Amino acid sequence: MPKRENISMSVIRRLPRYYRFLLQLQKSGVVRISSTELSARLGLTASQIRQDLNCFGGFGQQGYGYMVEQLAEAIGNILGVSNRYRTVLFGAGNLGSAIAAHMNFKDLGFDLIGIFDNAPSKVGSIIRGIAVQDTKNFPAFYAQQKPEMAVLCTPRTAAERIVDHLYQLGIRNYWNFTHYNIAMKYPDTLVENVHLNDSLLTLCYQISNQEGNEH
Amino acid sequence: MPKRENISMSVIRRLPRYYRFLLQLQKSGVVRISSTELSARLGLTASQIRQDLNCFGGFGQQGYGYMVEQLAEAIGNILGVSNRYRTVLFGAGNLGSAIAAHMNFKDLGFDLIGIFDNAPSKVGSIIRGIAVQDTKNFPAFYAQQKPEMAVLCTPRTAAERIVDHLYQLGIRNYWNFTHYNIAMKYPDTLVENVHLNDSLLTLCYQISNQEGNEH
DNA sequence: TAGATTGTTAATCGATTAACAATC
DNA sequence: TAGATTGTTAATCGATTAACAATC
Repeated sequence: MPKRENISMSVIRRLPRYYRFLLQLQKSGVVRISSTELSARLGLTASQIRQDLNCFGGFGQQGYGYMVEQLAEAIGNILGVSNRYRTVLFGAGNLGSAIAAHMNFKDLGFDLIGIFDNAPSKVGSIIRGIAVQDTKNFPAFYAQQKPEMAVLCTPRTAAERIVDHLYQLGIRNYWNFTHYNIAMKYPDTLVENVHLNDSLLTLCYQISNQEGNEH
Repeated sequence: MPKRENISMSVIRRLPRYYRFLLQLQKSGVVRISSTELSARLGLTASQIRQDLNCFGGFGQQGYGYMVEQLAEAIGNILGVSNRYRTVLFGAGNLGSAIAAHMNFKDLGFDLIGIFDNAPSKVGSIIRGIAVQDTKNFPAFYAQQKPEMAVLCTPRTAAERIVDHLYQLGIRNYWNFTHYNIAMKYPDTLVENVHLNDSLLTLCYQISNQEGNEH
């Protein structure tokens, strides 16, 4: 791998979009694309796209552009999609079940290998071929499977307890749907938060404050 | 309302967090808080918090700090939580059902008043007290209820058709879980995207590229 | 009054955009 | 070679942080 170091989050958050779009182009048979065309289709500037890509190396060819397939593969590698991070999910309620059933973990670098909940009513139900286990079983499961990432879809208070436990076992990577601030308590963790409430509130703000709606 | 104009998205995206945290403080009986204390608890700088709040007005008192209850209420008003934007949701699959059942729309400025899907197997099922209707019924529903926001939880291709339809009817506000780029096609819409795949890929990148993991 | 903490201006830092030389 | 488009440096823009005067 070439350069790579101190890549800003702004850049990293654009990579999945590039990746997604390039795969789409590839599927529709496009072989080559220029930064200008990419920028037009994505609503960004060509400059930004070239700048972003060049954080990781020169994938293009002067006077020609980028090979779609090759660039898609390169970005996939940068993102690490062919990793198989063993993943467990906590909280088999509405949201947790949906995430387990809906997400294509495999294509995104993760293997979902276990689902845990402490409600007896949930334990035993099958989601995407995985039986929900009692959270009590997790220590034994951990010892055997050594998962390295945890998805948190529990209520907030449960999340605090669970993270204490997972952290102590050695899990440092979290996809966090709760409002519990993991990184604040454990600074050496790696947390990606999904705050659905905050997202919806942002929309609420925008609707309330858009032009012609200042009541 | 005082100032307010050209508030940057960076600021707006922090407001829900302030709001959430202040409600929590309020519940635990805290009456007053300084920007310094807030900053420590949230992991931000005091300067940033004061700067953010002063986009909307002076809510504090020199030498004293901010009244928790009053500030929470002010931010709630800025966000518009007491709005009752009539909302419909499209796509009663795993994700859509979970969003419908899990989100507290009421507390966040929205009223979920209808759920639509075009799979006969879904139509008629009840989610959070709302019967899923056939998408075919939407025009009649729209004429009666005039919803003003739509949540999109369908596959991407369905989303394109649905948005064309909703846009033509006059709906301009979207909470979009699909990868269809609404704002690109309809620039006068207001769209809040939730891209779960992108979020997970970002985590994948971070795990793959964290210190001591450069394989 | 003295101490504390805001509101606000100025300085810094980082991210985006523009420009252009290198080169395919 | 001429035309096109990248890679990269420099200029601009915006967001964050620091500093401090105003004031409760």
